[in-house]
Amino acid sequence: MVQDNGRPRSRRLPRAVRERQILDAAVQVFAAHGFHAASMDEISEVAGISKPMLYAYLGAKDELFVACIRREAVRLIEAIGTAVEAGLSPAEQLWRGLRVFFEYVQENQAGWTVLHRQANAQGEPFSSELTEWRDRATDLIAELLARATEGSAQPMQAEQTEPFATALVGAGEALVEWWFEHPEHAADGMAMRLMNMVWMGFSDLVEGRSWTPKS
Amino acid sequence: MVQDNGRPRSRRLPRAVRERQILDAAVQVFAAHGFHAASMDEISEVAGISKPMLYAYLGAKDELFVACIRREAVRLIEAIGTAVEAGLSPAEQLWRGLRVFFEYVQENQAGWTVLHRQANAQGEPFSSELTEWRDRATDLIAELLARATEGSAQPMQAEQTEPFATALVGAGEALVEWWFEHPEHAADGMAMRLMNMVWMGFSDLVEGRSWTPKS
DNA sequence: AGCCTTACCTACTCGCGAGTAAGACTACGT
DNA sequence: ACGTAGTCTTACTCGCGAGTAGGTAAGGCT
Repeated sequence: MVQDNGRPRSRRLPRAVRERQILDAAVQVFAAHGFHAASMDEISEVAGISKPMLYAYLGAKDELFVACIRREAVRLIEAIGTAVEAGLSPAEQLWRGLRVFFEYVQENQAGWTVLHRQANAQGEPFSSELTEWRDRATDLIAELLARATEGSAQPMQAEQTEPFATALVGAGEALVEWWFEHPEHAADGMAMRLMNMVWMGFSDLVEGRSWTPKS
Repeated sequence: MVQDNGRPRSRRLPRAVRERQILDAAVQVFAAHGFHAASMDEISEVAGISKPMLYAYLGAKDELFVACIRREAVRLIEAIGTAVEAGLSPAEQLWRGLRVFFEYVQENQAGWTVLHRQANAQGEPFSSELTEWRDRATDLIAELLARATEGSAQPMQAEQTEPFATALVGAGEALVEWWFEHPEHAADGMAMRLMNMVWMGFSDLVEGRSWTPKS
């Protein structure tokens, strides 16, 4: 049971504010129990509002769920988009992207859970919402990788960079799970870990070669 | 809707056989709809059996779900366990482990979906089932990594190898998702991809250094 | 033959939770 | 003062699906 935020039901707030409260509550509850086990009653209670308002403002349960996914996906993608400035070196861009990713997750644990765990598990109408943002993130990285290899002996084609980028995103998602169980680590420490793994590879790390940010 | 396997309800089969049929059906249905959206009615129908038999043999819905997770987890862990023979070099062990992992997934898509997507999403009693096997896989790899660095300049401690192994497992899981959408690739090709990413790292790949199996 | 165990079924109960009907209160414009 | 637009509620309906009561048939064993 997600805690009711005991406020004495502030009255007659404008729609925009209510919609934010509802989305916040819904994200909490969906993250805690999953889509099906979450009840509209609980969401309305946590939001400090009655059920019909839920339906009036954000529609049926599945529409509400989609709205949650969308909001979180947009937040994340925009955060990454602004952090990865054009003109930087590929390594630097990747490093910044990773860092802001871990920072987002840290400040938005429930949102991340909905995005990552729930959207994935609930099958078609929803998982494609997720796929969309994941593809954008993957494309971003794949392009970055392609650009990094441009001048080299063996430039990578999309058929190479795409699975590589996918695996990288997956590694990031898994590291986040691990992080939840080891919260003593800082966000940029986590980003460093992943950066080293991906950029240097294990055999380099064994030999003592590692990647470090310039700044 | 998962297809009913139209056989005319073979009668009076021994319990062990029915239990296998039930588990097979349950895995299919859970993979298709997720835990909550899957109905016991549909499972019984797909299994070619009536609902009370389900309850008599494998208990309530959550017990059945746990039974599915357990069976799939055991299958996978045993497959990997036999493939990774002691005495081989760490790189070779990792390579074999990865290959057998992708082979398992290929022949057992629904089982993998239940394990990976569903168990993860359904919160506590279930996700810890998953965590257990994942930890075993991660420990296996972490140990392998530790052994690989034993003699080197900077031997890795558990605090290093554990997140690395976690990320590796996550990368594998993500690559499987990608594979589902690009089924034209072979299992050992996928294993190679991951092996190269993890063992060599991106900067090596750019320079044209890559890992290849000896056999 | 009779009896018991095990496989198996039809046909229910019953609670939970999605979604709604119908109206109440408040603020503001005119 | 009074309409009206927007906020908000209580108190329902109703279907779906988990779980069960109670009974039938088939084979084995003495």
